[in-house]
Order: sequence, then C-alpha cells, then structure tokens
Amino acid sequence: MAGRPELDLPTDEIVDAAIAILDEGGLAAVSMRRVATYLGVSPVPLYSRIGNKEALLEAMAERLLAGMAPPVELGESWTDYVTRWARAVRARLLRTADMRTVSLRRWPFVEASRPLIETLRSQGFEADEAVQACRLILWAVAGFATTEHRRRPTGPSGRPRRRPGGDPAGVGPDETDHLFDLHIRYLVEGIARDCRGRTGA
Amino acid sequence: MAGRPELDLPTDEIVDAAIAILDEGGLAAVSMRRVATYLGVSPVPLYSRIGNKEALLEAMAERLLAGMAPPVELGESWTDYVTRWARAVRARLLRTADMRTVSLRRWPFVEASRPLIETLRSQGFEADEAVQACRLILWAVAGFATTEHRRRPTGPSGRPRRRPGGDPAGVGPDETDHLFDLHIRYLVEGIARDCRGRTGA
DNA sequence: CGGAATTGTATTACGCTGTGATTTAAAGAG
DNA sequence: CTCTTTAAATCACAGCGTAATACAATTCCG
Repeated sequence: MAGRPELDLPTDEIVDAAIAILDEGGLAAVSMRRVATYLGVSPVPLYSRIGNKEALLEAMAERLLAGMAPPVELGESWTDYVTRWARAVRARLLRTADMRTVSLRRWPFVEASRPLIETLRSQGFEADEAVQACRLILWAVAGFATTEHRRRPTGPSGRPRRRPGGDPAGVGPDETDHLFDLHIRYLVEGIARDCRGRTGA
Repeated sequence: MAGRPELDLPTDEIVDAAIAILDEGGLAAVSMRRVATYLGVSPVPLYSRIGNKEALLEAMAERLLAGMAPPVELGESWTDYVTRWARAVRARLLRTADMRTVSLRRWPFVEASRPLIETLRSQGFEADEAVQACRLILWAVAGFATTEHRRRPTGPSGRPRRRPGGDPAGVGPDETDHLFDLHIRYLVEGIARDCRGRTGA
C-alpha cells in the first residue's frame, strides 16, 4: 500500500490533526509519530511536508493565532480599537490549550499588530510613535496572558510541593479581567498623553 | 563502585550541574542522563533526590531567579523602588540562557513580589491596592521580558522561512530599553493617579 | 504501448529520552 | 562477624525525532 501520489495530504490536515491531539492530550501528547498514526500514515510524509517538529509547532501556533486581531470599525477612535484589540488577543491566547505551544513565537503577533499600527497611523501617529505604541500594547497583552494562563497538570508528574507562606498573587478570574483592563487603560492614557500634541485628541 | 552513602550529592550540586549544561548547550541539552554523567553518577540519585525532570526544571528556575528583587533603600519613594525593581527583574530574566526554563513558573515571582508589596503597603497603599499594583508591574515585566527575549537557534533545525513584508516590530536594544522604561512609567503614573488620594503624593 | 524516471510512501534503524525494576555493594548495629 | 539498612549501578522498557533504505504507483518519453 505505498506510493499513490494522488493521495493529497495537505499540510492543513497535518496541522489539524496536531491541534486535535493537542486539545485532548496536551502539548506532551503531540509527537510526530502520533500525528502520523492519527492520520493513518507513516511519519515520513510529515517530514516531507512540514520539515520537522519545530516547524509543526510553528504551524500550529500560526493556525491557533491566525486572525486574532479584530477588524477595525468605521469611525472608531484609536483608544477604543486598542482596547478591543487587546481584549481579543488576550481571549485568543487564553483559549489555547497549552500556552507553550504559542509562547515565544513572534510571527503571529507581528501579523496581528499590523491593523493596530495602521489604525494609529491613520489617526495622526508618526510611524515610530505607532510602532512604539503597538509594541507597548502587544508586549503587555502577550505578557499578561502568558503569566495569567494556568497550564493544566500534564500527567502524574510534578508533586505539588506546597509552599510555605501561601501565594499573595492568587486572585479570581473577574479580578484578573479588571486588572487587565486597568493595565491597558494605563498604557492608553500614557500613550495619549505623550502624543496628545499631534493627535489632536 | 556502588553504594557509599557517605558521598553526599546535595540537590544544590545537581542544580548547579543542570545550569552549567543549560548555559553551554541550551535547554535541549538538559537531560537527566546528561546531568548524571556530568556529575559522574548514575541517573538514580537524581530521581531519589529531586523526583523527576519537571522538579529539576522547577529547581533550576528557582535558582536562576532567586533574590532577583533588589533590597529596599531607606527613604526611597515607592515609584523609585518600583522602577528599580522592574529593571532588576527584567535584567535577571534576560540573563537566563533559555527563557523556557523560567517561563510559566510562578513561584520565584511570588517570592520576588513580596518586598514590592511591603514597600507599597508601608507608603500608604491598602492591601488590595498593593497586591493589584504589584501584579500589574510583575506581569508587565515578565511579559515584556518573555516577548523581548531572543532564543538562540537550538541546533540546525527550523529553517528560517523568510517572511514576506518584513517585521515591523524589529527594533534595537537601546530602543527596547527605552520602551521598557516607558511601559513602567505609564503603569506607575496610572497607579499613582488612582491612589493619589490616599498615598498623599 | 512499454520501459524509465520520478514521486511519495512504508519499513527499518540509530541514538536518545524519562523512568521503573532489579541487583549489588557499602556502611552501621548488635 | 553477621545482619539489616541504604543508596548506588545496571538493566530494561516504551517512546521519541529523524535519517537511510526499499518499494510501489504514477507520469513521461520514445
């Protein structure tokens, strides 16, 4: 049963399978061999199509984060769009099953920041101001989500090791939402203040 | 050559060895077996002393990030301390060879945030205000460093895959420093504004 | 139409991983 | 000196990423 070049196994299906495995077994369950058997295929076509495991993870991150930036609405002020943008990106990041799949991969974020930069530029920001503001927001959101995300216990390993003194940073999810909005508001206010002379707000 | 219970192999030396391997070979080079042979020992004592690999990584992160909060200076305003604290934490994070060793591990950050919270409380912050401000700063710093950190190429894998359209977020290190200070300043200003009635600044 | 080149797959194999089971040697107690 | 306890080495197992090899089906060319 070998060698029918007609059987198309697009990279999309490989990524689909990998994400399915990720969703139900965590990142540790994603292996080239398992993805292959999930597709009823040997590991070879995975290597011929996506290269290696690192490339697979990259493609998974790209898929999971594609189109995370919301579309710009007509007549929307940049402050409103920044807030919506930040919330949307955070939501998408938190929906990811295992943050390590997505963390430390730059490209999807670069892509998502494009509409943000365009909005800022269209409302009077200089090019370097827009890039700077975008980076500020992006890093704040990515960092917040990274730190906020709870990874589910990946199996029986890792004894809990109860710590003395408790965890002063333990808060509920609604409090976290509030904190996130506060964070973004502070940044937006700061940016608005530093650029107020030129944006005419 | 087996079974001399006198040979003390403290967990500290295990962590030392693991960090040495991390520094010269990256996170991928850190394996239980390699750490064991580095110490001239079988993998068994590693398991009897630290449990498993996850626990080893946890211990490494703890070591790498221990004492990252700078000591409080007498008569220092909380805004100054927050700025110093943020810079120190960021510097420590960036010094880590591979960010994934340290990322997504909460405990060292909880520990580092204690002096920050104490400083805030001693200068008139309510308990929940202090925790909130601390969380804001902490997540901003951790997120900034996580996103900022360049991971070195971990071997010959991962073809670069040059992207079309370039990278609008590509900036130099000095610009990054400036952006970081700006980020922290915005947060500090926002916190100061929201708490100005009580802190009497 | 028939052989040849190409293509894409399965199989095999190598060295590595984390970790449990089994065995062995050393130290201490009576 | 003998027995118990302790902690190590050695072996074993299943799984991993991935390169090499072998083979079947298609496609091209004469």
